Amino acid sequence: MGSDDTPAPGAATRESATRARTRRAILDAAVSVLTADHSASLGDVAEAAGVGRTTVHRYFPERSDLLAAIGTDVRDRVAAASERARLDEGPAPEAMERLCLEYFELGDRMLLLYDVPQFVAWSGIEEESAADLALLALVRRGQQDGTLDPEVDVSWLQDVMWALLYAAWIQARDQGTPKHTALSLCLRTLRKAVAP
Amino acid sequence: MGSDDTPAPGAATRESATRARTRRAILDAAVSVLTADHSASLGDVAEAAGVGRTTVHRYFPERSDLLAAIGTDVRDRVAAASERARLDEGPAPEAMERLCLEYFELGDRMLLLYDVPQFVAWSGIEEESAADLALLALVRRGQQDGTLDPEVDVSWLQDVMWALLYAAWIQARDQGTPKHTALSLCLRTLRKAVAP
DNA sequence: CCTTTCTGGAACAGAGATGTTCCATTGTGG
DNA sequence: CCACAATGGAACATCTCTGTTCCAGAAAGG
Repeated sequence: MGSDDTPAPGAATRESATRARTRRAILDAAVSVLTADHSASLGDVAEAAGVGRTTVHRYFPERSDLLAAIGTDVRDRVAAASERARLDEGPAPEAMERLCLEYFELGDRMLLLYDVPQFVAWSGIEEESAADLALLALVRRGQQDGTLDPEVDVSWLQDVMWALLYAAWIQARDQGTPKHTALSLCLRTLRKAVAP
Repeated sequence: MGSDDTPAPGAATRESATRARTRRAILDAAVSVLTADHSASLGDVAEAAGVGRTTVHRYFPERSDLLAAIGTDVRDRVAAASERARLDEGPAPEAMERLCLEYFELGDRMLLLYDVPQFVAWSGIEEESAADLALLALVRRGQQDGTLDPEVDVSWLQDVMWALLYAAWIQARDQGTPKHTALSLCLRTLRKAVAP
């Protein structure tokens, strides 16, 4: 590593395949380590990723850079999940279930984002993402056509969905419930909870 | 403070009124500070409690002692709340709502216990507390007399209750919803979610 | 095969938290 | 009022994490 780490100082340089792989390994390891302990050290992350602590610093100069990268990563995955769910198609409750299914796959990452507010702060995730807006529109649509409970606030319905997903993850993690079972419990309960 | 801090070395000595007050101030401050930032320093706790850092150390020699004390404190409050709810009286769904009402009052403390697993580990809270068992019995009773959904697992129903409480706290904290409103949303949703 | 890229380890300085000791001061209670 | 309990602050050693630099060796890639 004789000289310069950032090959093209000012431009958006494409990463080599090797670097991309290492980068992803660090990111994934960070998610799983930080999920277990929010204040884990960068040394722990490096060890879990199977790389040297120096290498972690090479990719993410400061701790906050790593956290921000995790935040951005999750943001992208959420956006992709939201699109795959095609929230504007079909009956609202079913669209909501499709969304749950997609979000459920994100697993650990969402838990992390939820209770470490710094990820959001560092990575420039704004209050209202496209995914949030799409869900908001979905709920409004469902309330208007009478398929969703019209008496509760939109943000509450949204919180309930997150809470039930959270419960399903916990159920799978702590009780050893198979993931598909936990998910189906989640969907069943959500269906009743959001019904008019 | 010339000499000895633990007046009677081996016995269960009753604390003086002064010490009891200081102890509680530190404990309460610790809860509110750690809620905001799980890795806050003991200096922060001391400042919030309005005492010197030395004093904190006098009451809780090591950091883990403080965390354990918080855990024990919450455990006691949960037990008291569970008893006040009189889970063995009246219809199961209403008993469950009484419990929610009691738990909701515990607020911050529960959130803390939920996502800082060390509290549980340090303070000797066992897996199955009396409160857990009482809730378990309540759910069984409700399922047998047909007032609670019999198709879902007991532990799931339990998780759902916690999840909705969590959602209500978040709603109050982040959305600025008045507490009583958040609670009534929580109860309304729970009622539908646990219905057969 | 040989050059460039990439990596791991060691060694270092600085910051912050922890836990300890000692002492002067305040206050509480008898 | 006076003895003793209780406190706050300063000073200290220690520890861990962080972020940095430098270099030798492994791995890619032409």
